[in-house]
Amino acid sequence: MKKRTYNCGLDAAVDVVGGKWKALILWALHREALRFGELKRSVSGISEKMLIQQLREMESYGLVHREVHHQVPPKVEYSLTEFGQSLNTALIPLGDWGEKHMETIEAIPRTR
Amino acid sequence: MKKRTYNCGLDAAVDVVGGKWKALILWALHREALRFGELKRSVSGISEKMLIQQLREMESYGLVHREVHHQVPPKVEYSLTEFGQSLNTALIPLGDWGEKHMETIEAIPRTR
DNA sequence: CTCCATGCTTACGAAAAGGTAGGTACCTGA
DNA sequence: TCAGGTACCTACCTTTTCGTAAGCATGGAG
Repeated sequence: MKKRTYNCGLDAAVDVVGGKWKALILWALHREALRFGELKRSVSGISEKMLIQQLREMESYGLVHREVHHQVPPKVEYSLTEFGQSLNTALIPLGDWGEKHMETIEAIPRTR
Repeated sequence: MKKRTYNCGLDAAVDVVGGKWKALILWALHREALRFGELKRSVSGISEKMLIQQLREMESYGLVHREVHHQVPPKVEYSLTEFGQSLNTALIPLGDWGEKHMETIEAIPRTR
């Protein structure tokens, strides 16, 4: 999110969903609302810091809805807004592509 | 490209197309092969360093084909492989989404 | 002999992203 | 009184990414 104007839709979309985690979080919320801890377990490898940071951003973008249940211990549920769902839908073909070519992708020699 | 195994296709795809530029370069090559200079003009804002760096990576991933015409001044054409085209196709819905919600996206208040 | 266009390459450093580890607050139940 | 579970927050540091600016090689045109 560094620019204000875009040349094409892909540009804008990449800006929204960019980074290492947002797409995966979106994906995890595809089926159902999840609470923080569930989400953390669902998006394997993510740290708490990253998870919250990304959730906050996505909330501010209007992709994710955050619902606090005032209980003890606390319960906070995250779910997709319609906007978030529409983005998720747009990501499906990409996910399918990744799945289809998984082996090829894993076989790519990495320098980094 | 930091991991070797993925939990879902989206994970893998994001790894391949991740970063600020790859999707845009792919997109630019959608219609026709372009030479270095054309590509640079086509992907607005990109520096030569980034463009080459990304092209080299994408070439090594098998997404892009590089063809040198031995002339003076030099002419190098870049085009999509079938693999690259398939990825591009998978990106179309995302591009459409971005286009459709462009105004919303641009209206998001940015902290960074 | 110098300039030009093209397609790179390199060095340097700033900025952003990401990871680690620790701490906080709340009420509950033992 | 005290540990436990949940959802955070914060400081600090490392890694990765990105941008700027400069330079190089080629052969033809002038």
